[in-house]
Amino acid sequence: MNLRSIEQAFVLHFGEMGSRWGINRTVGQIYALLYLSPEPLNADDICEKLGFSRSNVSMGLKELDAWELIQMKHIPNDRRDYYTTPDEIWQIVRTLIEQRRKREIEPTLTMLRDVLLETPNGPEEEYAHGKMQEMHDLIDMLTDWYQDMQKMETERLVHLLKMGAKVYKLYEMKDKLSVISGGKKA
Amino acid sequence: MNLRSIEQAFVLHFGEMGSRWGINRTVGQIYALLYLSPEPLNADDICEKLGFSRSNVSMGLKELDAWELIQMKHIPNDRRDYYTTPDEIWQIVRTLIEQRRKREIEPTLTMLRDVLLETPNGPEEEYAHGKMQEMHDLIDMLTDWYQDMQKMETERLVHLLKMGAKVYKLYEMKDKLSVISGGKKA
DNA sequence: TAGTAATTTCAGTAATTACTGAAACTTAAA
DNA sequence: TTTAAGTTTCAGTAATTACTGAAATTACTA
Repeated sequence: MNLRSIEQAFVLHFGEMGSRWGINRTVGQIYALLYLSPEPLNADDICEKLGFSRSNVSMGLKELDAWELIQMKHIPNDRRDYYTTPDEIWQIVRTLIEQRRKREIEPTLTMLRDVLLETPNGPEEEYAHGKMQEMHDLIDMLTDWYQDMQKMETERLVHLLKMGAKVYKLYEMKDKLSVISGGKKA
Repeated sequence: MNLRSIEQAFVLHFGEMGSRWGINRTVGQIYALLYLSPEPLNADDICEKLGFSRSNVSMGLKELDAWELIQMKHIPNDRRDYYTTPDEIWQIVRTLIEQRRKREIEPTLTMLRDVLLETPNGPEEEYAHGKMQEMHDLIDMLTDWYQDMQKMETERLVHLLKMGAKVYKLYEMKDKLSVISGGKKA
């Protein structure tokens, strides 16, 4: 591995954490390398720096592309594909959460909808039905909330995040404000 | 597998999704089975219903225990250990998020802190240093926000979630309210 | 504290996933 | 077209992870 020590620690960590994050070592390391690289890298650069085979890097880039975590770039008079990570870090966070929602949550929501519709619901199945409905409704609510947040522009989102629990104070002020301004109560 | 069809679909789905969620098939199915069971089950019940070996079930229960996703119960005049999932579904969500934070995010935050402190920061390393600092600060902020939310009682949390992006409207009202009531501006 | 029911550990095996190198395919310039 | 650089696919192999059954350990009962 042909890297400065500061990069090496980061790249190796991403390789090791890969299995916990649902990606493999190659994919983790490639992502880390691209994240730290000031300019786009091509597949051969990556092979050389990380010591993986060309085909392994190709597969890794394909998977990162499926996750929408990298962007392909082209350099004039160079046929090779170059890759970078999006430079806006919030874009990365949004993509990551959206992809995990799609892969880890959406299939379960679909399964729950299907099972709740299609299976019998006699007294035998009542308990299971109730528990599945409860899980469905919870996921549905969290998904709705998430999608609402995802629509919000980053600056506002950061504002809210920085407020943390204090946002609830505002909620409590709402009724008072309604009284003062004559608006509807919640 | 010795289950009603409504349970079977759910249990098999949790087994299949396991790999995406960072657990194996056995663990996923055991969890699903316990979630749907109106009364606590012992290890032999689980073996029989899912068709896994006794030792596999033992390992699976151990892992679910490490995740704090199950509770051990005892039944009078029965030496065997019985297991359930927590009955409050929000407890499950809180545990799940907390465990993933600990396993998937905390180690990276620690690594970033260490690398930023310990590695040289000359002009050569400037770019990498900056990118790592950016990642560190983002994760730190999200973690702070999450911990603030985690402290909030469930009823309030649900309130905020149901408001979704509308909570930002309150934020915009804040200044107006301050003017009316003579409070400080943000 | 001996006997036994219940549970866990562990070594070996099965199954899955990751990785490589060679061959096939794609694309663009000559 | 032909040629060649660049990329992907794929079959075989390596490495990792999951699972089993037997043996060891634990913990309760008498």
